[in-house]
Amino acid sequence: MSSKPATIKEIARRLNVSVSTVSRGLHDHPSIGLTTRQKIKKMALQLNYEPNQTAIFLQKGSTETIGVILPELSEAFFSTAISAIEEVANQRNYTVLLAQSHDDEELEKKLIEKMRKHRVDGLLISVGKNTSSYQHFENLKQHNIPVVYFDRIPAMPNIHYVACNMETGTVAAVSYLLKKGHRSIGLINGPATLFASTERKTGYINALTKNRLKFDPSLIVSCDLTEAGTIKAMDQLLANKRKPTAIVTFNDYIALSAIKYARQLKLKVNKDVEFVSYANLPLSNYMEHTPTASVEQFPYLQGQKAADILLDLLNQKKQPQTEQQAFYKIIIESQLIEK
Amino acid sequence: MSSKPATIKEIARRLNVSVSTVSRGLHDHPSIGLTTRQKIKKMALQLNYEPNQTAIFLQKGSTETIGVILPELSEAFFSTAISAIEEVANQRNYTVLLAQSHDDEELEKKLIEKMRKHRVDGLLISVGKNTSSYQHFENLKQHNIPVVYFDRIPAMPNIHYVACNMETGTVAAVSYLLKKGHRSIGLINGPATLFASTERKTGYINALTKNRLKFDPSLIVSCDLTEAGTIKAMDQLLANKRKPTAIVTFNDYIALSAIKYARQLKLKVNKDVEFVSYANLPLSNYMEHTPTASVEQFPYLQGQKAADILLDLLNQKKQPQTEQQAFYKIIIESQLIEK
DNA sequence: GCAGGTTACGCAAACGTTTGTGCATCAAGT
DNA sequence: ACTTGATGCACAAACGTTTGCGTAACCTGC
Repeated sequence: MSSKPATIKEIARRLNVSVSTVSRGLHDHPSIGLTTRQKIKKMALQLNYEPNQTAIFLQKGSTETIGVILPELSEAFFSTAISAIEEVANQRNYTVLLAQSHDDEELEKKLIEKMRKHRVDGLLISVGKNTSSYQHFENLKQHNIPVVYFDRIPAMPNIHYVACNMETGTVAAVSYLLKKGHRSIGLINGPATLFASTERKTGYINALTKNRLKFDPSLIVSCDLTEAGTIKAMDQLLANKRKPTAIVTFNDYIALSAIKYARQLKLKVNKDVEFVSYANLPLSNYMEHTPTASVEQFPYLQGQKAADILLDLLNQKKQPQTEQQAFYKIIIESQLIEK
Repeated sequence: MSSKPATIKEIARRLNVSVSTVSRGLHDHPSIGLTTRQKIKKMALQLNYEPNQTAIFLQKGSTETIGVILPELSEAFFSTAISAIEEVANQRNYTVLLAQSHDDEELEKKLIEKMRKHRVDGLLISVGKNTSSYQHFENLKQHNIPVVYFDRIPAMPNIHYVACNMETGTVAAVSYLLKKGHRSIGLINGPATLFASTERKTGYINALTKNRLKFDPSLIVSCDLTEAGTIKAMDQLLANKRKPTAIVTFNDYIALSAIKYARQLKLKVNKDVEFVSYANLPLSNYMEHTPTASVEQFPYLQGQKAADILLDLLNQKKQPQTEQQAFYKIIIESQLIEK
């Protein structure tokens, strides 16, 4: 019924002690006598006292809150990652402020502003695929708020990040296909702006040269990661003079679109053309035609590590020893999962 | 470089005016002269001033933040709903504090505590499927914090909620199957604790009686919404003396598991046994064997409405006119989508 | 019986805002 | 020239905490 929650002041008034005594009493400060301490706690319980976090935030100058900005929660990768982040944060008594950029650069900027206004202690960011300018990230540095990037990393120097090594994953994927006898392997890659695309390309080329095979640039096509884009990419690949007998796709969603399209073209999936992909989505459990292998990117682990690092950074900041200028660069090895 | 962000005080000091003047100046209060107002704004810009939200929260006694507690972000329904909620909140300058209960009742309780501590102005809740006691929800009432439930509603009186009418959806689904000639229709329902299960059951029975058909209770089986549970449910149904020629499943995930299992049993999907489901998940676009129809539950709309209602409630609270005791009960009509 | 040390608490400042009220200054109206 | 009313700003309280410092009262030992 009490419209206004009880405050420390109210407890102090009723007990005829000072507010500082109440505060210390509630925190078991040694300088408060046992009996008063008990009286205070009893009264606090009785009045249903809840410390006002906003007041504490103001006083302490920190909100015990971390912001998370990521592109799309509907992507399994991110919904898994956020679960890990929440878990870590909860354990260490932090709160998570979550927001989706929907791969929209303007929205991403606004969200960063908002996070700053909310005085989050730190940020976890996975960059939107359309983001081309990094100015809004740079600004964060000047505001002295720590950021750890994960999965989708901006091409900036001196940042903390955790990401998956897509290059070795791609080498594994391509080698897997080569071992199965394929000699013409297509790659439906993501937008060139993404670092992940570069890594895939490098891995692809490395796998070929490692096996002393010639690299045919026309077998790599870019895709904007939409379904329409995927179809266009497929058309390009299939029109190639050396029609690929296997295709590596940027991720499982692309793979599904590509497979769907291939079936429309009456191609036998994984016979006429074999598919290999990334992400290792669980939904492929339900499907008949799936990639025969997928590169696991360990979203849970990435989220966990990223959150751990950020919280560590925040703790260091509290105890300002020597100003550390090292940057965490965690690379998680991806792993090819054969179905 | 400035480690500590500039404050209103700093601006006041540099300009030799009082803090109140600065505050009012920044808010375009009419009692501040034009010239000083400009000076203030200029200095604010120059010092890169950012209002400290935590201080404002304390002062205003409200955080302009709403909490959202839902079971699982990895379920498409919820990730869509949260996008709508975010959208509405952003438009109205609110912030969203999101947390997943993972269908764990204890965690749900803790999260509610946490939200309270963070002084969220209101809450949006979708109840976990294992939640049996509603005490933690009742507590919220006493703390005078408005709650709007969505999709998964607790069986409590006097609450605000928005949900989908699963009964009529089920009637549509079953009628659809009847029209196609099926006379033995199974229902893999959810746990009896969920209101949504009751609705489905009622709808199922209604559709039959409306068509003057006898209701056979053994054709409804409960399922804990896991894959193992689904298989058990399927076994039950298929062992029935009146082996169903069509099955309505609690949602698309269950449908996919059931279909997978049916194929293992060498049953021809949608020929030997036809499937109809709920949710209308996009992933079925990629699949070969999907339910032939699915009941759309409009997650975006639900999230939107729920957020709208909550924000309206919060606004009403600010202008305490007549204490309104009406409760919003929004029922969205579901819609059967035939593939 | 008094210096010195504990013990247990109060005072007040501080965190960064917002806002009610008071108080000059100046122009206009009579 | 004297009241009146704006105009433009400052003072200070308030939001609910935490915390450094001051200071009574008490005990201990000589």
